[in-house]
Order: sequence, then structure tokens, then C-alpha cells
Amino acid sequence: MTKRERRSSQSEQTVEKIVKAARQAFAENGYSGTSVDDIARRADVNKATLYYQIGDKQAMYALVIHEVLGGIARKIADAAALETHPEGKLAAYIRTIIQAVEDNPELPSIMIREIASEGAHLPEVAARDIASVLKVLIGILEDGANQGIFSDIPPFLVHSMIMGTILFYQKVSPIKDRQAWIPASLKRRDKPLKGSLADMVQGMVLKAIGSEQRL
Amino acid sequence: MTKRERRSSQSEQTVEKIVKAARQAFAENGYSGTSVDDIARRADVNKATLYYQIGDKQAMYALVIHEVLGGIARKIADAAALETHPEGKLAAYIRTIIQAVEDNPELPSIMIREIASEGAHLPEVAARDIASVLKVLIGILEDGANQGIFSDIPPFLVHSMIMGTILFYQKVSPIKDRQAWIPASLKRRDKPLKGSLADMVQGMVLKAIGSEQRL
DNA sequence: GATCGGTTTAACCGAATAGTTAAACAAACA
DNA sequence: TGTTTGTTTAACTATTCGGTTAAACCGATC
Repeated sequence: MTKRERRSSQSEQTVEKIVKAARQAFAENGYSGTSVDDIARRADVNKATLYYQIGDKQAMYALVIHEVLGGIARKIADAAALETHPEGKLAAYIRTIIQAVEDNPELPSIMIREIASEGAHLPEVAARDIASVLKVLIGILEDGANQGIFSDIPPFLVHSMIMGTILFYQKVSPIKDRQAWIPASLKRRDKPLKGSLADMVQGMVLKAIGSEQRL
Repeated sequence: MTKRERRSSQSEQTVEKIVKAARQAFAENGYSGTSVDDIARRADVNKATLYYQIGDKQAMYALVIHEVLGGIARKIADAAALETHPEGKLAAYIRTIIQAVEDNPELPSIMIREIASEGAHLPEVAARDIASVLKVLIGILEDGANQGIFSDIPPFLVHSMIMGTILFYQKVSPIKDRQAWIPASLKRRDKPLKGSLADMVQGMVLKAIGSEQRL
């Protein structure tokens, strides 16, 4: 590392600290529920530094969104392209989304809130990312329907089912563990599921949209 | 209407105006994103009146939550109790939830946000309501599994699938209509679904959790 | 029609908010 | 060592926030 690089790499380090703090804060409390001072406190950095390094609150949010959603779109498209059959493509599609959710603990909260507010704070880059993911799903479902493998269910309903199931389960699961009225036996049943959530959701979705004549 | 009643009924009318305004504001912008002044403006009432009639912001939110979630729990239990077979019970369960969502346009946004924040603003009354609904679902799934009708899927995953699908679709559907890149033919396919969303979700969920040997 | 009590209101308060500024700091370089 | 340049900081501003107050309002009762 040259001397010139050292300064800029320290700057990158503070940017990283800020983005991490912002990601956690936005996930916990939403856009309006998060104050810039709170982000600064979490990042252990002066508030003016946030404005110097990144910009205003919207810019911080856009950066977080981009970081969280940015890479996913291509990953999904790539994973689906590796498969040949619609069933395999759909399974890969679901598996990749679950993998992304498990890699980013803050993704469900942020995405769920974004859906609730109908994308009010979404930068267009992110909207395009989501759109490209949807196009992949639409293609898979059309292929499957043409081959008689899938029944004719509106793609947006399928999309709602996949995303809704995954994101909700990710958020509901920890709440469940804190509920005293739920018998321990029930709680235990979800534990081993952790690793195989993908398999379970895959199976459910494929059965849900599978065509009758195939069974 | 007696003379004495007129005054109190006018008071009730302002409370209604306030609750309606609060419900819409909280649904649109969330708890933190809604200002008391905004609610007052929407209700066309002075801010001090809100505090006189209802209480502080939390009390207003609790009232909205109670109004939105209050009646649903018993409706679901009643509807499921009318059926004898697990499949019929589950279908009634789903149908009732969809009916409630369609009757309350603000329900999805509020409930989705509440899930994102892990019930941070939820009054205990509402938490109990949700718990009782979950108990009904757990009972149905246990019966079905014992009778070999349903396969053994964790109840919280089934719950996530049902609620996630319904709530997400309700929010995603209007977004979809505003997207220019989506072919009109695709948009049209969801239209006739409006009335039969219940049938479709019922069918998907039952197929998703149906046991193998039954097919 | 005087007055009593429930209701609404304008005006106000302190705290928190998003965003700015000018100065201090520290690393590179001459 | 002094200067320059990129970075961080404390202190500040204007606005908005949730919540309060005291006075005005108005229908019911006498």
C-alpha cells in the first residue's frame, strides 16, 4: 500500500462504517424512524462526516438499497440460466433468493417496508433491479405453462407467494421464539428447518403451481 | 335522537373523522412517518382535539390497530369452526383473511409494517388477537397432518405463506399497473382474478401443503 | 338570557430533526 | 519545517416534531 493510498483507504473505511450503521438503522426503524444523528452515533462518526462522505439522508438510503439489492438481480438470472427445465429454473430462482436473504439479515426488513410504502423511497436503479428479477420469473412461468408443467397462475401472484413466504418467515420466525404461549415442541420443529428452508419453499411453490395433469 | 345525545354523537363523529384520518396516514407513511399535525390536517380538526378526544400518538395508533385487527380474530375462528374437514377449515381460514383484507384497504400496509418492525408499536391486545388466529391455524394443520391430508410442514412457514402471499399481492398488484415495461396482456391476466383471489390462494396453499399420498 | 360543562381552538413550549459552517486536524509533499 | 489538501469535528441554524395551555365556543339546563 503506497502512502497516497493509505488516506483514501481510511476514507473508504469510514464510508463502510457509515453504510453498515445506516443499513442496520434503516432495517430496524425504517426510513422515517431513522435519524441521521442515530446513524452517526452507530458509526461512531461525526454527523458532518456523513454529509461530507455520502450526502443527505436520501443518498444514504439509496446507497444502502443499492448495496442490499444491487448484486442479487444478476445472481438470480445467472442461477436460473444454468438450469434447463422450468422446474429446475424455478428451484434455482427460489434458492438464490433465499441465499441472498440469509446472507443479508437486513434485507427482509428493508424490502418489506419498501413494499408497504409502495416504493416511495426506492431509487430507480433499485426499481430496475427488481423489474429484471420479475422478468426472469415471468419467463420461467411462461415456459413452464407452455410445456404443461405449470398451471396458469398470474405471475405476480406467484411472485407474491415466493417473496411473501420467504421474507415473512424470516421476520416472523424470531418473533415466534419470544412468544411464551407457543409450546416448545412447535418451536423446535422450525429449528432444523434453518438449513433446508430453500428445499421446503421450493417444494411448496412447485406443488402449488404444478399443473393438475402432471400429478 | 334526544337533545342530550346530539352533543355526544357529534363528539363521536369527530372521533370517527380522526380515526379514519389516522388509519390512512399510518397506512401510507407508517408510525414514524406520520405526524400528529398531518392527522389533524387530514381530519380537518385542531391538533389539540386529537389529544382531548383520544390521547397521544401511541393511543391513536393503538386505536387504529384495534379497529383494523380487532374483529378479524373471532371472524376467522368462527368461519373455521363451521367446517368439519381440515381442508374446508383451511379454505375458510384463507377466505376470511382475504375478505378482511379486501374490506380494509389499509390493513396490508399496517400489518406489513408491523411485521417489518417485529411488532415494536403493537399493543398487547393486538398481539393476543394475532396469537389466537395462529392457534386456530396450528389446530387445523395438526388435524390435517393426523388424518394424512396435510404433509408435515412447520405451521409458521404455512402462516408466512398464507399471510405473505395475500398481503404482498395486495400491495404489489397496484405497483404492477404503474410499470410501463410490463406488457398489457400480463396486466390484464390479474384483473379477473380480483373476485377469485380467495379461490386461487386456497388452491395454491392446499396443493402446497397437501400430503403426497393423497394425490 | 345567564351560566354551566363538554368541546374546539390558536398560540405556545421544549426537544429533536435535517442540514450547514468554519475551524481543527492529519497526512502528503516541497 | 512550512504548506497544501483531504478529512473530521464542534457548534450552529431553521424547521418540524409531540405535546400543553388557556381562552373561546356552543349546546343544554335553569
